[in-house]
Amino acid sequence: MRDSKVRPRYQRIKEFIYRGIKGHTYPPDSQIPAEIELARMFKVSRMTANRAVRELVNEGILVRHQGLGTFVADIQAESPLLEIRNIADEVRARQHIYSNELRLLQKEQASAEVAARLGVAKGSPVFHSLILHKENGVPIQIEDRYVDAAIAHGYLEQDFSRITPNQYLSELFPLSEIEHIIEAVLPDRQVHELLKIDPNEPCLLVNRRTWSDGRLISYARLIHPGSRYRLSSRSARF
Amino acid sequence: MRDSKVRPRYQRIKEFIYRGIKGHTYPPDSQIPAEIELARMFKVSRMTANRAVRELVNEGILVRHQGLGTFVADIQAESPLLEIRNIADEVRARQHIYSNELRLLQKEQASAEVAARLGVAKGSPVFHSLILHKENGVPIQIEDRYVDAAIAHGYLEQDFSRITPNQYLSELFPLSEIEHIIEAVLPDRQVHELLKIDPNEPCLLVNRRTWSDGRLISYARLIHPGSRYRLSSRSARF
DNA sequence: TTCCCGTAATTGTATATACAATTATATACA
DNA sequence: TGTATATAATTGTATATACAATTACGGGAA
Repeated sequence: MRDSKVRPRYQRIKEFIYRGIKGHTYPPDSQIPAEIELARMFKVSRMTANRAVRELVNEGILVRHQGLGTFVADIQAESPLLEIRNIADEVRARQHIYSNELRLLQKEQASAEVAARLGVAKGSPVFHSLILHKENGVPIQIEDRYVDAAIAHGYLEQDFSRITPNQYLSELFPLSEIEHIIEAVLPDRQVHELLKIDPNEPCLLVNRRTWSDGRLISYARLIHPGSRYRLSSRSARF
Repeated sequence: MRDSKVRPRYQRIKEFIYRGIKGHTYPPDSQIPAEIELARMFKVSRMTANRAVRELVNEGILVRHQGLGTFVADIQAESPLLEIRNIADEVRARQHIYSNELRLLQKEQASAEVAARLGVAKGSPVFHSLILHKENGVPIQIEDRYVDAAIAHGYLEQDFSRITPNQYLSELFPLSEIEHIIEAVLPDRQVHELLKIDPNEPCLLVNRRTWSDGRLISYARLIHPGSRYRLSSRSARF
């Protein structure tokens, strides 16, 4: 019941500002309320408002000028490197047949590693799904995903053969921030058996974490055979 | 005059910890002094020490466990994909020592593959450089780069131990567009010898093409050992 | 032995307060 | 009119303090 637990006050202020930016209450370059004003609005001390704003500045979402105020950064120029794509759509866009196998869907207690990645306490309940995605019947991705059970209550009841976890989550929690960490690894036994590849074939491991309104929603390990998959991106910058 | 101005106290504490990590006073996974102890050491309040440590946690340098203490994160090299950053700066930002070896710098006739990637006719003159980048003396990237000789006339005359090709090119041709294609591959003989890795260790191969004002400037294959390098990107979106 | 509980150590959050630094703007003065 | 000065608004840093939450560990009970 982590969700019933109050989120920190500075976090609520951050979420208020996130929403304000997303909802165009605070368009790019516009000024947001001063610390003292935020403190009044949320009935907190100025230091608490200060922490909220300072963290948003560190995230590159706001910029501050002493004596002047705090403004929404013009971040629109930055186009995301890796689109968060729906693998099913991606396969279909290539005119191929998409299918998947749900290999696992259960509630677990977070291991130390998962807890650290997901920002929850070790042992707290998380939902864990493992889906094998296929293109024309050939495995192309293992999606190994963890979601904070306190956030995504209905996760276990979804039919993931019809809707990907990605789709389900992004409807409930619109994406506000995304992190990718990419590695090249050799497959362990489970991976090479699932992907039907040679134990010596290198794999691309994409660690993806997604946030909604500053809240960490989900951590996924996406594993692709090096021979059948490439990540690409092309972006213009101004 | 900037330096004569006193740095904030929390900043001094951060620098102390940075140095402690760099100088192996605090090796990976070791515990750093508790907030209260840092506060005593620097004669500041606990909140000031808290700010220093909290910022280092946000930077991924430290990890904290409530009730246990604060520990040096096992930092692996990570490079942001969104920014086309200079690998030398990247290494130095981690407080490590950057060095490189220029293994090749010559004019060639474009092979079929290079010609295709670079958008020139097969056999047309291209400059080819191969640089081995090192962090603390350990190889972390092979930069294998091709540039259209008709565009970057002075390429062969550069001193690439002082300025990376990236720096040189981006000064002449400001970046307007960038493409990345990422693969996981096994190293061929030259690669595993240069990077000093096992022939079975997977590598991250980043194929990067850059444009300036719509003109394709350069094609680079950046090869990293999977064990020593990761690519990361994080972006906010609204 | 095994389990439960209290305690110490440590981090996490929050407050009220203070003063410094920066910037724009209004005001007074030559 | 033009210039120097005071002032208000705002952020930047720092302190002392408080209590909550988490974890390891040791001591005692079953």
